Amino acid sequence: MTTNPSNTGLADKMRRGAVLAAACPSRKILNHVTSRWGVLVLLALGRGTHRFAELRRAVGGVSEKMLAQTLQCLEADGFVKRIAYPVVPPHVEYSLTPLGEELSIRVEGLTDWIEENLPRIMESRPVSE
Amino acid sequence: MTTNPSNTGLADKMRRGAVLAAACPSRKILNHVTSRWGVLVLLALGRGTHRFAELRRAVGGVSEKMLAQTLQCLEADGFVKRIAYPVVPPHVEYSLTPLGEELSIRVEGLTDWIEENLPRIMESRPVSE
DNA sequence: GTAAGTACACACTAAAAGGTAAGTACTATG
DNA sequence: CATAGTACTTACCTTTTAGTGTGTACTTAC
Repeated sequence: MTTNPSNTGLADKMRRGAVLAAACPSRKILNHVTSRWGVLVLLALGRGTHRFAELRRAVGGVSEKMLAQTLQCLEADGFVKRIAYPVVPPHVEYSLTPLGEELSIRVEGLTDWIEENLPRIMESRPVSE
Repeated sequence: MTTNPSNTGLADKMRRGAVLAAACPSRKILNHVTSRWGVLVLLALGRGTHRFAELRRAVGGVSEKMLAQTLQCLEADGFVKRIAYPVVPPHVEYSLTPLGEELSIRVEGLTDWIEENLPRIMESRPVSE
């Protein structure tokens, strides 16, 4: 195990710690993914195709504006696929792309761990709130 | 594979989708972890113990104020251990708790995936920026 | 005919997050 | 003896994020 960052190889550093550099483009993607609603939308879509209003109900507390914004952002990153049927009233379906599926697995890994370990986490917190 | 969220069992829903509920306490923890600097600090500390100034240099772009705030937050959640040696000039060491180690593995899973797939992601983006 | 639902966009405002600069108390280095 | 380094905190200000309310164009249910 490395206890000091300076004893990892340079190639390894480039490969695995690039996000730590401010200028790295993966920073932007990371920020989209870990945004307040991005994580939750990815999680919800991991369970299957949803319509806009369904997503809004699934993701507790999200506003229409933020949901629309988040979806557009994730779509631009290639994680979400949007299919609009030209009918009236409008019918739009959101789902994950293959890229999005892969990503949502990692996001789920994170959120599942938090949920499962919530008792341990709460326990280790000093007091209140 | 479930394509519709309504055909998952209720117990399963409770266990795996609790974050989707606005009132769930795991929401708060998730927000701490996925905060702009939280992810990066967890990542940096995953490589070993760091002093404050070392962390500041490791995490590109973070200000002293935000680093201090982030560390206090992660410490309160039980992910980070702070050891202050009563010497002058001050000497403080930050490291991950066992809980933090487990968490940082999931965070790394996410960031490593993003870094590795950055070419694919950029490719799938329509244009510019 | 009125209300609700569909999938948003837009304008305006409120709140939260984050940056900058300064200060602290002391030491080591040049 | 001035400068830099240590680990922060505080005040102030800017930027970003998010909420609220409105409008659209049309349909279905009551």
